[in-house]
Amino acid sequence: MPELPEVETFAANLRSGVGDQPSICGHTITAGEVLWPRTLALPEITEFERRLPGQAIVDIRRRGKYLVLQLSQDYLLIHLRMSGDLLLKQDESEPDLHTRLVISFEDGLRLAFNDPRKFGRVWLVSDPETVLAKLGPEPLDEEFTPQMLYGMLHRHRRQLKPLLLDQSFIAGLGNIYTDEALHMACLHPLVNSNDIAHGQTERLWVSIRRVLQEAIQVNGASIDWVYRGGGYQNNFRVYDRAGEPCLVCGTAVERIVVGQRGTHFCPNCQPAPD
DNA sequence: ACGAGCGCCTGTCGGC
DNA sequence: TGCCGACAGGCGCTCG
Repeated sequence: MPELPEVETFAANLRSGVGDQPSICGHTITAGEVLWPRTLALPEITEFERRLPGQAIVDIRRRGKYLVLQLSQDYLLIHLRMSGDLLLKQDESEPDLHTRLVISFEDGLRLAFNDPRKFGRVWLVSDPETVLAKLGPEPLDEEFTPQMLYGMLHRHRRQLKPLLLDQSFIAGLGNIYTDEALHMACLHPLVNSNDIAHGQTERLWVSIRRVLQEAIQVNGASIDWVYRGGGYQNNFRVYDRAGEPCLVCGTAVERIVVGQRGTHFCPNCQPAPD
């Protein structure tokens, strides 16, 4: 579920607080508890539980789909993958069935990492680049320009959809926002990256950024039971709309499988490559 | 350098 | 009602 806009929302809420939920910045960790061992990617559980206590949360950022918690000494990185969720608890409630890892703070506050499918991962590292180095550029950064995207696209010969999903190409796009951006840019998901002209690159660049910025404005997209509080599902142009009319031209939205991922597009607005 | 296929996991939904 | 397969926001691995 969580792609760039949803992770950005988690980061903002933990950094600044939301509603009656306080910021966790400045709070000191008293314990880290791992309930599902595979959730912890690095380091070993014993070292994790030894190194965490005493460290304060200094800052919270996002890089791609990773949450980056800067601590006094180390960095705590969290990737929610398909079904991860973060809950800040102020009471003494028991961890629920899907709680995989819990961080406790000095004032009784606890941060619970819930993850039904157990795909999510947590790292405690001294240098975040050991985990993040492989990521491509941030699509919303100023340094990410249409000229840069053109060069990137032409350095590969790959289908657009799997290429945009590749986190070492661009960081943060997932299945929803890739389909949405391709539709907005009028580009078929199977078009070859090498065949994208300058004008099409400009459209794709604008579309990626617009889709992400508009989703961040409404706290991301809520689908099924996994992520709540977002509003972008009301703006879906093609994602999860197979058989329904394209909002631009009325043609039925199609669903195909590309790289083992469900892929939604308008066959009229996004003409197939030769 | 690609794409395809699979593994990791649990929950939900539609069809029969 | 119950069972069974398809499918789900991600990503790392192997194999041609």
